[in-house]
Amino acid sequence: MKLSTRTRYGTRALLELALHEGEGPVFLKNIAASQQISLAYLEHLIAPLIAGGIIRSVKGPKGGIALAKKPGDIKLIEITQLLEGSLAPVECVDHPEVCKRSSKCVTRDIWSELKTAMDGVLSTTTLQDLAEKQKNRGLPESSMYYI
Amino acid sequence: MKLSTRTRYGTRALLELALHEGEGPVFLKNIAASQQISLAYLEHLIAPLIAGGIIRSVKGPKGGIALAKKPGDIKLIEITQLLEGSLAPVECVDHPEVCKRSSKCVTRDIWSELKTAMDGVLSTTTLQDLAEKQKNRGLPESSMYYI
DNA sequence: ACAATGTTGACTAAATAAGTAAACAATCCC
DNA sequence: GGGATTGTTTACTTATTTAGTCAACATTGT
Repeated sequence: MKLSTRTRYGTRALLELALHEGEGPVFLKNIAASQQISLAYLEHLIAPLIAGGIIRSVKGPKGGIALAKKPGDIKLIEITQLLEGSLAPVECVDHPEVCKRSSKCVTRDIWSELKTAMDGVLSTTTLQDLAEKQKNRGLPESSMYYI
Repeated sequence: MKLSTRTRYGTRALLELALHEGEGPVFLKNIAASQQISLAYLEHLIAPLIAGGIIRSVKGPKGGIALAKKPGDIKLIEITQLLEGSLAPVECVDHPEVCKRSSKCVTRDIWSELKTAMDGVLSTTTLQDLAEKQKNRGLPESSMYYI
């Protein structure tokens, strides 16, 4: 029941963008350095985020990526949906037809409740919430590369 | 973010025991048949449940397994803890020391909230809750082998 | 033109989960 | 006591997914 590194890294990368909101595109290289993610791996995470309309990218020198929406308009569940897919702990929660037991299965009800509980948390938190909390708490040292 | 089959199968097996509560030990063979689990695989799931004090076993003819406690005293979180381990979506939630960022990491807070939300669901539901719900809903056909 | 950047696809490696098979141990029943 | 029946444990295999790397490619500013 672990979250993939895709989601963890991707969320941190987006938080980094939120912290730099308004400063124009940020280099992937810098995000990778400040969040301690392999650049080659980070490159793979941005494609679905672009496709999902969460970030925009600029190629060439002075390029980089930036948030495509206001941080307050980006719910965390959008991120997990794009990088992780549904949070359903079992397939039958989203697709009852994969198991003939679904209609009478009470364990399925519980797994469904788990999903609902998680969705609740991630639907009520935005990137802005995270960014503000981070600013109050003090930026991690590694995020200060831009000084 | 999927639940292992260990947990899914194990929970169904225990539900089966709860449905047969008071009838003495149930054959693994019958549990496997009624819940459509490979017997050889089911055998692997019972060891941790015995060690965890949730079920007891009887060897030899007329043997089988049965709940070691009343269904109402077995919370689902005990089962997931034994078969799945902690529901922490990331390692650092349970063990902050694995990452130096932990103290200032706001994404960690969110993953921690996810765990709390899940734990809440599984701490407030017992095997008896499941069994009663199942009885009201009608037993799945496959559970009627004992007729 | 060239250097700096993001984009994409192919590939490898590692870890974990899932499942199978077989030897073993205990117990009941006759 | 012997044999059938059942749970217990160990070892092994296979499949799947995740994580990560590498290299070619495309775009753009200077």
